[in-house]
Amino acid sequence: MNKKTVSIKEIAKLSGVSVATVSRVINNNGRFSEETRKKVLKVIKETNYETNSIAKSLRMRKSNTIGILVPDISNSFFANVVQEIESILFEQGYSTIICNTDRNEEKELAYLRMLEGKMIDGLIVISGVKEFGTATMNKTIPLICIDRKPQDTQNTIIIESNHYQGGFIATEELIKQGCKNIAIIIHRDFLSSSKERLAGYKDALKKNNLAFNPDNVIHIKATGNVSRTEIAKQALVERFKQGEFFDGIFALNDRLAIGAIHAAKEYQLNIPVDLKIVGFDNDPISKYCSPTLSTIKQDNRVIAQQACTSLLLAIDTNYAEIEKHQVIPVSLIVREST
Amino acid sequence: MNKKTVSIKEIAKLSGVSVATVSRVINNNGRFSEETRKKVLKVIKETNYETNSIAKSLRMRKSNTIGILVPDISNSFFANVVQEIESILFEQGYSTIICNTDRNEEKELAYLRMLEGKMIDGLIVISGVKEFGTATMNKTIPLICIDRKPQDTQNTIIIESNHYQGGFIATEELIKQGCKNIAIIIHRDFLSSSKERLAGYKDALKKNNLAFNPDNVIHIKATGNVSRTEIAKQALVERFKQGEFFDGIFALNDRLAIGAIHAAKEYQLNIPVDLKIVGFDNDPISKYCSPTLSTIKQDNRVIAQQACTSLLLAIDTNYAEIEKHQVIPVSLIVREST
DNA sequence: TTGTATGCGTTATCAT
DNA sequence: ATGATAACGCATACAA
Repeated sequence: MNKKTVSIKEIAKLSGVSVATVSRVINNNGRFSEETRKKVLKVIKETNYETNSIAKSLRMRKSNTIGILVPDISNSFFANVVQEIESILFEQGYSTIICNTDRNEEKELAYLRMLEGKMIDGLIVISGVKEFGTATMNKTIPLICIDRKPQDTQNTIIIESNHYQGGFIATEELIKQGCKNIAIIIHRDFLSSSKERLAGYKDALKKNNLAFNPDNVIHIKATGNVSRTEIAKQALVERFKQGEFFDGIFALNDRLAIGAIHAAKEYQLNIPVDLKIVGFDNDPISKYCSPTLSTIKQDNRVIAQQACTSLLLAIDTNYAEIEKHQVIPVSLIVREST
Repeated sequence: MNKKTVSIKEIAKLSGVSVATVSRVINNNGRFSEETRKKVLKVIKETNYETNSIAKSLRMRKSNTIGILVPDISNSFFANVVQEIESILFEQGYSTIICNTDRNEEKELAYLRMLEGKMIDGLIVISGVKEFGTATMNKTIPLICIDRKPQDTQNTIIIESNHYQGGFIATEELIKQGCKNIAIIIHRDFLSSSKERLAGYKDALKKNNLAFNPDNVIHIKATGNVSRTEIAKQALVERFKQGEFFDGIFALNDRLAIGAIHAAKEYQLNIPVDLKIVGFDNDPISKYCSPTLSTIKQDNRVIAQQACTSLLLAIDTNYAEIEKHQVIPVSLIVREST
């Protein structure tokens, strides 16, 4: 026995008024007598009526939907930010379409077209491969970029953690703990966030009168289905083999840091005595690995909040008075590895 | 300079045909000359036209959208399944609305209403608090439950890992490694998956002529913002204090297992010599903690695939010929903790 | 092969 | 205070 979805028309019939009146009552918009209000509301409750937001969107030219492009939702940082965003937006009456781009440009484009067809009111883009623009879209749409450089700096808002600060305080923590020869493990060096973290690393060295050694920058590139952790470990072991040792390592994310821990274990280096390590992201594993990992924590709550308020503002006011570049402080979490 | 979204009407005007013809060309439906086809397609390409799926949905009474209810997307198992599902559905031309229920019934209901208003074609529900039904919805909608008992066993499809098997092989692994006194740590004992895992545990004991001791069932309940890991640890430490020791522990998920590891460390028990541990979920932390954790891996790829194919089938064929209860095998991953 | 007209469920304008 | 109706963008039955 299939149930049927009830429309405003039937509500009108059942309450003996016109559809216009029903609409007015529902949206509390325009004038109507208290009597009809009660009558209509009663029927609505009885029939369990729910407004068809598809029709409403079409008519209002507003979908109350926002799209969110994310490289990989099983990454803990992304998952957390997305979760926060979705929750906030839902409270505000918006629904969210989450799109996993898999760092695949083609997929990203396909999603963009799909989202345009869905008349999304706004778009949030988290990280990803290259500069982001909505040039391919027919309509100008409010856009928030998180940790990703937008092509159009005029009309889009960028929100990011203070990656420079992160690199700086991570490195200073190592220096403070006595490290003199600090390596940095870099993964996606084309990301602006990676560049900033590297810059922070360099400046922390300089400030503390330590020379920057280009050989201490270890670049990692993921290949096939070998994990970043494994690749980082191997790269480090390679250095060790050649007699290059470090007393401190700043890894651009926690997975890489774990690789460093594994490498150290293989060479029976004592962490933190022989080697100190700081990661980035405060991934759950940083808390549970052994030794537990000092790391830089991004404030994903604030990031999400700023993203949502800015986006909703942009939707309503057309970008007036919105800070175009918002930088969120990060913090150091000290654990056993330092 | 705001761009404007172009409609089928303008395509019609620009190509000198009627909207009907344009529609026919777009959907390759009905008859038209090769000449007009080219003409129309050219204009579409030039204008970068994208069909408005909102309008299409309204007209077709089909949104090509499916909703997915998930308790907590930052849980790695859920994140993986959701990611797989979203990816598969996107390939099939469906978009996915992911709803984080936060294990909050009220929120769940609110989402359900929202989804109904969006005319979703189908619904996937992953785990959650209690039996799930769509009684509150006005329309009968194809429904897939993953790891959650549906209220209506007639019309809904349940897909779940073989939790019984998981409990069984986890326990047998411990027994095979010589454990005689095996505890089980249980978190949400009201979930059918938890019950099944417990049943598997009991049967494995029985099969191996070990008595089941009710005192060895350690129930955990999360309170406030103390992590499950911490609570599990404390519960275990409590047992140790009272002189109750075990040589094996089966934890119903990896976070709890980590708690057990911490407790063992506090009591200077050597894992796996004094105490062997098996977890559940193959959470990334199980691979990176120390000692690394033996665990039961759910086949989230297959779960996602079955969910999608069954759902799409249900949408198209009205539940004919679909297996109503699909059980997916799990596997044991052996690591250092056993 | 192509065009005209209608309706999907809403909201908004204009009457009354 | 309320009703009739147009329009949102699209697909389709019916005509031509």
